[in-house]
Amino acid sequence: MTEYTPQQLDKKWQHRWTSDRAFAAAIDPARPKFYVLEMFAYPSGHAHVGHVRNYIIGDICARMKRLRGFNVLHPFGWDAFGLPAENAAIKTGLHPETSTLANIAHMKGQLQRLGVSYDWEREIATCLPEYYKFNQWIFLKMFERGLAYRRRSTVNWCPVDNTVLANEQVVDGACWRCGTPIVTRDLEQWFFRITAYADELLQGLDTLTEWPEKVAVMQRNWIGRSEGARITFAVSGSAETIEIFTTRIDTIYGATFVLLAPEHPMVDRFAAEHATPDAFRAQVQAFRALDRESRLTGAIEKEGIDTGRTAINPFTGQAVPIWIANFVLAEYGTGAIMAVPAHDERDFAFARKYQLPIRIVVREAGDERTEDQLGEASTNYGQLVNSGPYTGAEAPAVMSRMIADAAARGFGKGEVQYRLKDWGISRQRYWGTPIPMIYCEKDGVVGVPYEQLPVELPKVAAFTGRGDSPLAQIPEFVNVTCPTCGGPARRETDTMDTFVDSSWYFLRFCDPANADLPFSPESAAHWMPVDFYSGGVEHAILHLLYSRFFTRVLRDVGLVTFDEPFKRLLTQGMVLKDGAVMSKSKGNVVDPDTMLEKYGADALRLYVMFVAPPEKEVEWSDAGLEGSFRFLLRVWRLIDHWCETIGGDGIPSCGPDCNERERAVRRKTHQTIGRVTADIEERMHLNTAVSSLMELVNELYTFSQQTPRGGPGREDKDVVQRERPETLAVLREAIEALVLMLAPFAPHTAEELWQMLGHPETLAKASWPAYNADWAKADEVVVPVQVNGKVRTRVTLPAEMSDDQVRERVLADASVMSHLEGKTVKKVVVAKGPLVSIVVL
RNA sequence: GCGAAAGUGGCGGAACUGGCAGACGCGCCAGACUUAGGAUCUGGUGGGGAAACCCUUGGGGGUUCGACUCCCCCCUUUCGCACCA
Repeated sequence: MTEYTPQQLDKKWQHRWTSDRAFAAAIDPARPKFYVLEMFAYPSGHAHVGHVRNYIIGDICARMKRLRGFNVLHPFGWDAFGLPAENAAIKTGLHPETSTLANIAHMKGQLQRLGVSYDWEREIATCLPEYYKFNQWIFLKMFERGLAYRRRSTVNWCPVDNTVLANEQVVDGACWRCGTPIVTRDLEQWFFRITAYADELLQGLDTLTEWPEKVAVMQRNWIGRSEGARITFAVSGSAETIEIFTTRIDTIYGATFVLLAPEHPMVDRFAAEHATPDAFRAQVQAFRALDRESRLTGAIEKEGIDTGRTAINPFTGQAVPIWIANFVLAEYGTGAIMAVPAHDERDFAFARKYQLPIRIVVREAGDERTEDQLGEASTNYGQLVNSGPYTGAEAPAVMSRMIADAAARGFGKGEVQYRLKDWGISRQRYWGTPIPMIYCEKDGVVGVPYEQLPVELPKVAAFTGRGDSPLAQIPEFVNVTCPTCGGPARRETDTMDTFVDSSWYFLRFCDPANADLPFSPESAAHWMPVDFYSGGVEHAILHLLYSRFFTRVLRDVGLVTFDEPFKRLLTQGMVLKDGAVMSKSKGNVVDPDTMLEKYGADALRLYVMFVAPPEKEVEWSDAGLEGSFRFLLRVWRLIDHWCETIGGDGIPSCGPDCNERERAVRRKTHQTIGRVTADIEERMHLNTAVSSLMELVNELYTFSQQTPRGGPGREDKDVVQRERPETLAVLREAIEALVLMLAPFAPHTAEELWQMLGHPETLAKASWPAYNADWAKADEVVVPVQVNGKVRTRVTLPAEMSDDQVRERVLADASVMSHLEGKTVKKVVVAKGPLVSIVVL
């Protein structure tokens, strides 16, 4: 008996794979390509088993596809810029580069100890100049195309810490660090014009048939396309106009007032012309000062201010009051709306509160209520009433006619609005990609010339956590000469949002050493798209949408020819411990290294795949891990017992002369091959793939125990071989198939067993077992017989009988007849399976 | 509030297009082998009942020869969206 020592096997085979360059991918026209990718990692320092699960899901896929004959690209890298490293630097003084590189080294070791089959020769880290150089390259391309632009925008600002805060750092309207109420500040920020691709990003979702529907829905909501109309209301007694956006032009005859956002440009003019401008401004200021977060989520009470002015509803010609409302958003639509209280809940509440007029203009069939009888707004479509020439028309059909009429009369047009906003990428931070722009008094905003890229991040900076971008405090960085005129100029000192880094890294893997381009078009044309992409659902919006955006931009730049980067997407569930997500602060982290020391990589890999389907959240269980370890031990003992007998030469392949028990083993083998192949390749049901393998092992154990074994020095070897070569043949076939199918899950153990079975080459040279449908078929079937819907007995029949034969044989069966005694057979159904259902009276 | 997904033994979960519910594993019980076992092997393990048999996939209806699966109502949980005009 050879002892199973997984820790030693892990080391042995990991060295072998490295020295063989077993997972190094190179373009090979002879084999179909397959690109497997897991979302790359933020180098926090330590990977816990939750992270590990995702890498192993991808690895099962990569290793299986290699055995299936694909040329697999399976790379890994590091999303290495970001706030945590910089915050740590502010606290400890340790430079972000030092801590990040140390974290990468440690986590890389963890992944290697798990035996994840990455092509480490393609490893990338976004914090290295050879990577972020191309963030800058892409930025400049986008700048040239008007897709990167600069404008003032409102940010969260803590007046005590004197710094910008991300939305996530604002807790209940106050600074997370010092508790000071947040103010907003207008800063010049760089934006990516993702809205230019809004429609394309929306329509592309329909082509992503191998994405979870949930993610597509989230992206659809995020893009938030709505079709409507832009209508111009003239301000009474003035040449000014107010533009409103509405999706319900059918209700416009019921628009009895107009509401402006507090930030609407017209508001300041109205204030200046107001009877009591100071009091008016104070009220408006109170609205503007409301916590952004609660304004956006609707947590505040709806309130308004009467401007005292009116506007002309262009359809009715009537003057309607103009109010300012705290719930109207400046950033959506035109920042102004027509209020239709009878047919909009918010407008209804507002009208009731301030006693503004309500006018019903849409009737659902049978609704006879008057305005006074309305308890709430009626928001459904219906037949128009009180709507001038449109009275009697049906909405929504009438809307296109009304829009056309508005356009013809010069006060409106059809318009599409999006909730999606342009992507603000400026960060007043050090640990990110410098934005490659220069400001010259004479030449204005100038891009850094391509040949001067990368704009390197200076190594030294003061991490005080105060004020503007740390880069602004480094004169050697800031002061440059203008590339256009050669005069003195200033560098942009903000860095890019780290989501820029992750929006194209999957393309860099195609050609990671390219010094001239982000990647060569040829390499991307070969490897892309990613065939199988897995990661956490928390990236459903940001990363996965930005990546789709970047892919289209790079398409328009001419680097790629496709639209969608990720063909199949799997969002893996988290691993919980004690019912909670693992985190350092909760102290419930399960460290993979501890598990590796105790059970080896394969038991851990097998367990996280077996415990539940990959998409599901799971609760960590030490006992479950032990069970997986026991299974591997079982496999080991089985093969250790047989390897010398069935390994090597002289064993025939499965012939036609198998007896019943041999055919049963062969049947189970091929049924298992069929199930496991489909489970991994089509359904990604990795848990049932493992359980199928367990079933096969259970059956082989029984078979093994009933089969006298030969071996060196044992005389019964010759007996078995001479008398029943088929026994050894089916056993060998079963065991080799088992090892091959186990290989994606437990690669170290599988390699060792493969060697024990007499194969000098590694599994890199092996092929996935072939499925034989004929051999998977049963000789005879047990037919359940239902009487009035309940299974009463079973009849064993030869396989492949016609339905009529089955019916005849079942009805003639003694045990069936005993259940039918004294009753009248009304109906007999033979279902596939087969199964027989008899209805009696 | 709106939308989606889910609810199956003591636990994690199977059941592919409507066809034998509970595969596989954990746990538990019994036995074998052992000086011993938290190793290994064998058997058992949804509930009730002595048995025939009955009940059982969140609850209640329905469709069907047949429902975990389809339809309607309700309950619970999780996730997403949440003043977007």
